[in-house]
Amino acid sequence: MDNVKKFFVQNILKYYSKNKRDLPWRNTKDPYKIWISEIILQQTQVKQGLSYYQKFIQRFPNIQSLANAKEDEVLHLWQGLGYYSRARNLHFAAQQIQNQFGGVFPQTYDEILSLKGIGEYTAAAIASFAFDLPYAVVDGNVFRVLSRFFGIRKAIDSSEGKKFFFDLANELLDKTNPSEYNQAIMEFGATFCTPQSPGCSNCRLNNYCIAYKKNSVQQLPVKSKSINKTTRYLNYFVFIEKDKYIYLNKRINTDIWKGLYEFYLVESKHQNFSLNKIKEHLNQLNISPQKIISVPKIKHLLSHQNLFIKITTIYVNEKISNLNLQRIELKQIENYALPVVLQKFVKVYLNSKKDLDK
DNA sequence: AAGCCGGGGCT
DNA sequence: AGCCCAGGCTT
Repeated sequence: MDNVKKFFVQNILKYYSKNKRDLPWRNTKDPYKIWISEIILQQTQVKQGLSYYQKFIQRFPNIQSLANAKEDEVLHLWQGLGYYSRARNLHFAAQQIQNQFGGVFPQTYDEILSLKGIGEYTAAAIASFAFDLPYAVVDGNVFRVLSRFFGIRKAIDSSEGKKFFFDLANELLDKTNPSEYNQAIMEFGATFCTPQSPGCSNCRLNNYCIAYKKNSVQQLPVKSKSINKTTRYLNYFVFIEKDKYIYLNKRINTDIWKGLYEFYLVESKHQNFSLNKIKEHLNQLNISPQKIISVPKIKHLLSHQNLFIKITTIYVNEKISNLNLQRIELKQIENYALPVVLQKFVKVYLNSKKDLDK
């Protein structure tokens, strides 16, 4: 390794020794807890994931408790965190460990990688953090830090670019302490060499940082693809029967929010339903409403979809049995995992109910 | 290889 | 309004 690379490694380690945050998953070698933290932190910042980690570990302190749980409960704990396949895969993988590894968390890179929901990054993270194995992590932080310091303009979302960064990261990896070094480079990216407003002028590495010297920090890392956003119009019918029951649908198709619950949904092509359209639709369903109340149209933004959502509460006096919906008691709804946008609606609705009861 | 999958925070 | 985040799975 040349002197610039040695300089890089030494200063990354020095930065970490002086600036590391005290995070719960850093105070353990338990591969289960490290695994949970890594899944939660995929595409998720520490600030957003920390409370989920705490309650997840409290409810499921070990592999067995997670494997024995129902998927609905795992999703309920995950409610609001997004990318719900992570929760479904976590549950599935816990059962994989029970069935294929005798309930003991696997201790080799290839076995860890074989678990559902664990890719190259997470396998390297667990292998190095829990078992001190020499596998370099390559995540968004590593792409950013390496591309800037070494001035690499290869696209991080191309096959060639990924291989290049992967090889470089493994060359730089401190084999004497892969756990410390892997966490150091990610911490440096997460807290100092940040996407916006990095601390370049005070950076201990800036003498040899190519992006800093060429004034191209803002242009790195390079991404070639841009995401394509689609717009959808969702019309939700919240059926309330005699002020006591509410009707839910479980999303089972390959689409957003798979595994979560929602209300009766009619998707429209160009715009949300008008009141007349709603009445027309209820008529087709053979449902006679006692009262119809819509909330103002909601714009809900996902990373790749813009959702325009109209939620209409339909009060009825008779049981609805022709729509293949689950009929539950109103007060039980807090036990079901809902998308955030519907969870917020329920919270407002239940709060107004509480006010009425006073 | 490309497309898909959430929600929050920052600028 | 656009980009980012301790990425991985499906097609």
